[in-house]
Amino acid sequence: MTSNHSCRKIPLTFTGLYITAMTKVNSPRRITIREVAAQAGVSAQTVSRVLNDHPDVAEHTRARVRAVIAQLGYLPNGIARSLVTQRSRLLGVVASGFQLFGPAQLLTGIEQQARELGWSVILQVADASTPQAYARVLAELVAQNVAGIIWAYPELHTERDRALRLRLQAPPIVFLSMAPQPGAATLNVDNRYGARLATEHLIARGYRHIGIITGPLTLWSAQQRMFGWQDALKANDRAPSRQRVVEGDWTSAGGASCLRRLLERSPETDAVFVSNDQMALGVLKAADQLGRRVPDDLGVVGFDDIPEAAFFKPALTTVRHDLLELGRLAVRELHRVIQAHQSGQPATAMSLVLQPQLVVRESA
Amino acid sequence: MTSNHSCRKIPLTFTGLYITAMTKVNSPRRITIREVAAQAGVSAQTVSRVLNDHPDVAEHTRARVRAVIAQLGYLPNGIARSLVTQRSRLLGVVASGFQLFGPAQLLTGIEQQARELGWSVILQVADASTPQAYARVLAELVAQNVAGIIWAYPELHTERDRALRLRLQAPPIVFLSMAPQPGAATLNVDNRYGARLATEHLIARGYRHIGIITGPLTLWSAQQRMFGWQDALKANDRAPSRQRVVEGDWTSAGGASCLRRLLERSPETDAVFVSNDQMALGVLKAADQLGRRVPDDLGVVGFDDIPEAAFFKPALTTVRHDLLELGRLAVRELHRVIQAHQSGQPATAMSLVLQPQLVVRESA
DNA sequence: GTGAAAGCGCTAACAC
DNA sequence: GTGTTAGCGCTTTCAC
Repeated sequence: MTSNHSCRKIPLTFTGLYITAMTKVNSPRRITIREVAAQAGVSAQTVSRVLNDHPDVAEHTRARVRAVIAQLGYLPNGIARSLVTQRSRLLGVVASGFQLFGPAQLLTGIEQQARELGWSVILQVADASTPQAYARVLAELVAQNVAGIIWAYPELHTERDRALRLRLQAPPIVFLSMAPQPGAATLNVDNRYGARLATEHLIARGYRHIGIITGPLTLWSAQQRMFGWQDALKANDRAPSRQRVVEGDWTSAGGASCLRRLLERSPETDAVFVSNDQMALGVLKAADQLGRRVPDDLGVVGFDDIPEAAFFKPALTTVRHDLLELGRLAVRELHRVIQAHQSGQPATAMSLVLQPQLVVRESA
Repeated sequence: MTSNHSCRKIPLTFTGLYITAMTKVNSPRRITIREVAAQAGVSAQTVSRVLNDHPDVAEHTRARVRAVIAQLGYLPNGIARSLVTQRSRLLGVVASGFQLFGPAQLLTGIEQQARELGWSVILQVADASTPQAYARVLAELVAQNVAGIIWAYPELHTERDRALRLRLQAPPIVFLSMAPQPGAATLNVDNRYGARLATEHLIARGYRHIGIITGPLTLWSAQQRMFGWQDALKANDRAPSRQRVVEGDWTSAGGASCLRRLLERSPETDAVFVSNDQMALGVLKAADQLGRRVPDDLGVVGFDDIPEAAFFKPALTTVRHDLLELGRLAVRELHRVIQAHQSGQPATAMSLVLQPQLVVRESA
């Protein structure tokens, strides 16, 4: 409450719902399987059998137990279960945040598929500021007995690799948006190919001097998009000039200032591949302010195809990739490995690359 | 793998990191406190004392145990701990998703503050499609022994209230973006006031016929914003006309089509309060296509102040609220209640309302 | 200061 | 079909 916001605080009276809950947490502790058993006149084991849908229970016993469970509002204690069975329905997800479009899409896909498989998601946001961050995150998830981990933290970082190599006691891991490593399951969008698509579109439209605004180059995906831009230029006998590479930060503000820098450095630039749509919005704005008309004076292609891209002025030509599906695939892949695991079978780690596609609108 | 995406699958060989992990999960199971104890030549109890920083351990014993822990890479089993202590460092969060700006901000704030307090977040996305959804979500969190719950699902729904009233065995709950209820801790942005601010700005700028594009009116926050629009009109002796209310869906596409509908129904409309910035982008686009210049022919004010709003054309006048801070406050409030609880003290449920502010740019 | 015993809530293995 | 016993990994209690 030390914030500098103006706010009203409303202390409430000591009765009502909330307080009710508070009282109930402490005193009438959670109902256990034994209480259900006693009430139903059977052993705890029989209740357990009903809970787990074992066949060896007489129908009328099962019915009686179910009735008591409903009546008492009994909820099985998941962590006791997990402790004894040595397995869990918990999926650990490591991310860098979810304010940007990409991570939010991934997380949404992951959560959806997890829910459909009956899993819960435990979220860890790593801040790569300290070297131990990765190890800490991993330890946290292992402590919670997660059945598997989805590593959706796209930063290049040797410390991370060391931490992951140390995963002595860690469950299966699937990596998202990271450089494929031999033996590790990594799922990706083909960023390089997508960027190439975008750049080749600019070339085909007749633009001569094509620059790039990249994402933070500590990110593998941002690097790949830069390589795709280079690929396209080289394949068309143009030298990718270091002068026309500007590193952005994924934000619109960054995009705007990057365009200004790019045009200062290299005024003859007549097109730019912008590594995400948010920055592209800033580019459109800055171009407008500089008196450069898009697409006539400046061609712009983005990356992501966020839902807003079609509503930019002019509507943004961009690269669409299905990160929602990628997240879902990651969970299914992890599920497969965990299943195989539990039944003692060998599982082959699968890597997979989703192909993006160009969406042509008005900005190039 | 049943998707309709073109993709390459790369089956990998049976060696390397990933497979390494797979082997290690099964055979050399997690190291336990007893193994540490044996290795250090002490009892499990002493190791436990070291783990929990109890004072009653000789310094050299402590050092030896610590060494063994580090050497073996021992990680305490959080769920065994949680089972015996009857408490946990797990925070349950119920949300409707995080693809929109608001929810993403909230979740980010929640996660940050939770991390700073040493908690982990377990995420539940409720789909309100089935009536039992709320109860299921709650049961899931209770099963995982969460220490508290943040309910950030803003939909009005009697079923939810019933489920929550039933929270017999549920831990303390803090509600976000919901109608305050007596006795329940609810934290909110003052949506109504913010909408009033926006609308009064339009009035002050001399616009005569002010419409509104609302969010989905099943959401309390969307309703409040509509009431704020009404408040402002009434306070200035204008009758809020039902004709000038169009219900949107938070998306740019929705915003664009809502503006068209609004202008068809009520062509003299010369300004519109749009209940979020994403829809406002669609409104700007549609206005452009209809030949209405903003702000001259049509005043537009949004809500949220997303980072992109300043880069719209024209730059969007909008209402800023600090949802990140709201999320953080919610966690701190929950923490306070849980703490009080555990020390057996009574805690007063606190409700709190954060005031938004107007950000004037070019669109009105 | 340290250890032994008991048990958190549940299920696996075996008896009957 | 059902109950009994043991124990998952840890902490709490109470000896010494």
